[in-house]
Amino acid sequence: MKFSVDKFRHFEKNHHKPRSCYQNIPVNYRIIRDAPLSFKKIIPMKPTIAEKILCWFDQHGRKDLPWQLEISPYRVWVSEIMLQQTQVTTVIPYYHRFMTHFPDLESLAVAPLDDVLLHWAGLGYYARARNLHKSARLIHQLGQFPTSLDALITLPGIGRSTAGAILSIAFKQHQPILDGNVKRVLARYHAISGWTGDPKVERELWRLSTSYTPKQRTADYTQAMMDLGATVCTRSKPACPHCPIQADCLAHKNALTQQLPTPKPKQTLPIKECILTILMDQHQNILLIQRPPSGIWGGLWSFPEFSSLDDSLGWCVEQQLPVLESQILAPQRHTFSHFHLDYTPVIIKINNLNNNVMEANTRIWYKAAEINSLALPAPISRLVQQYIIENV
DNA sequence: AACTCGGGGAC
DNA sequence: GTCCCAGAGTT
Repeated sequence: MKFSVDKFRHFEKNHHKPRSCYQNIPVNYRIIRDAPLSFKKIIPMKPTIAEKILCWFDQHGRKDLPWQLEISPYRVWVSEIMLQQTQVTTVIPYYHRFMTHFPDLESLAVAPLDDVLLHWAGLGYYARARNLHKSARLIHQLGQFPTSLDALITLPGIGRSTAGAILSIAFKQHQPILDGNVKRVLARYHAISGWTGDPKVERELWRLSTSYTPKQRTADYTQAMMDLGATVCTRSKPACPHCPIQADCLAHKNALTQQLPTPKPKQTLPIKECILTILMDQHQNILLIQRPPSGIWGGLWSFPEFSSLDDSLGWCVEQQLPVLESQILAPQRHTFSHFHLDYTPVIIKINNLNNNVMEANTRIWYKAAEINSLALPAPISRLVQQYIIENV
């Protein structure tokens, strides 16, 4: 393969060279600085947890994820928000699209919220997008990205762990994190039982994370811990033989990796039912309503929702929309973190005699073929694909 | 301390 | 189907 100058520059710029775990000193050795001169030599020493993990990261960690390439506070911040409760492989395409559309802080700050939500649609937890947008305007107003823990935590959407990640990765500060990965690694390493969301367990894990976070190479350590949890110390079937701290891991030693961390105490989810009304007029326009800014699918566009078919037909009568025909479709289930939603889609074809009725800015008749340019929840987007696009 | 926020990957 | 993920905000 021809190795062009440009490719070489790209390689040189982006490829992280493996680094020694301890600067210029070989692994597993350290200088005793206060020793008498005659003894002031390199002596063998047991490597710390951080050193072992950094060594592993240098050899096996992922160092070319999109947000690891051109590191800036803005890019790290956006990635950390997207990665909250969302896996890396899910985030990557969204991150690329988002960065193309909002390449820097200012472009995000001046953008309308609807535009931000549109590029977030499908990723879930939409409060993250609203908070991201709100924070972008706050930071833009400040004139510079906050660089202290307290200032960052003040911003909506940034908690202690995300603040720690931003400060350590983007600003090279000595700050710990405690995300799901770090919780799992530490809970196993120390064989700590109890749900890691329990405040009591969480306090202990913060204490441990703080004590292990090194002052040198904090950014790499932060990435390393998350990567270790995501690729080796996984929830199911952890790859213990590849783990750099397996030797002292209490869970591994006691065959407890499968029981730890303790799963969240489960509750049986309540079931809610509704009718989702796909209202189509004679010009094949579809009625969409914008949901309230907070709550389920906050700010996104959806179909009118009713508790029964009678209610939805009755509503059409109220709105003076003569029903031509209605077709009940197969019910589907969407599961949220705290309840099941069993929804029955119904296509109601109506004769829209009066377009002026629908001019409130939370209601809109949209051309069927163009609905996808709105911010839709995933189940709604799915219905559009299933029942609308093919009919037009 | 308990609830509220999604969507999808892994199993 | 279930569990849970680079968590944070609200009450």
